[in-house]
Amino acid sequence: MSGEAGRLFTRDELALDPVDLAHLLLGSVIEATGPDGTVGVRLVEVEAYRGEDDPASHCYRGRTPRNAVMWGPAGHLYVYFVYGMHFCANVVGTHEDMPGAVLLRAGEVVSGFDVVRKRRPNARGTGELAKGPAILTSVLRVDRAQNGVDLTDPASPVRLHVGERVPAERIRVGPRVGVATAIDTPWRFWDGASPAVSTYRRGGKRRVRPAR
DNA sequence: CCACCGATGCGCT
DNA sequence: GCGCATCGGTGGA
Repeated sequence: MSGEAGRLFTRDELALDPVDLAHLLLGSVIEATGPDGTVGVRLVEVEAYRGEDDPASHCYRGRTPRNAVMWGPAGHLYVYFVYGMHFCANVVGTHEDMPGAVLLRAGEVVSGFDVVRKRRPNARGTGELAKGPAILTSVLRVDRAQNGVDLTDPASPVRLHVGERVPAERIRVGPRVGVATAIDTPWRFWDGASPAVSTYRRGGKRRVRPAR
């Protein structure tokens, strides 16, 4: 990396509206250290979720024990559990009056390849891609234990580094994945040059019951 | 390549 | 109890 790239973000830099934070995070590098080693992932796909005016946000119905981290300081990690076996990770942005966060959807592994291969021996292709939010947390080995950690603290098990910004003209925009409400709010952003972007799935009710 | 669908636990109504 | 900010395996084109 060159120039400023490589240093950790400061809290002030991350205290943004989630849509702005989403743009900032594209190209940055999240790094996680576990007992078996350290893995770094360059973020290429993110989604913005903005607090109380966004029906798709976990904040929408107010503060609960689960989403409490999003009411805390910016630059912390909000981790939630979904679909029985998966975790997803978010970076917390602004929080006063309007909690918001950015879901980390996909990235490219940039360090710790050997660790990744051990963690995901069944990964398709080269195993270098973290193509999906729960795959990303699995590769980084982030789960409930890391909920609330400070990404701007060098002593944290999970940290967020400045990377090379994705040029604005390379950023693509689209609807968020798997979201049933606010389908028309195009708050998914990705690096149009990356092969690691996850595949789009529409949200909404699954078929209730087969006809019979 | 794409589409479908089961597994799975918990937060919220 | 319902429904999810999901994944991976299977089966068809």
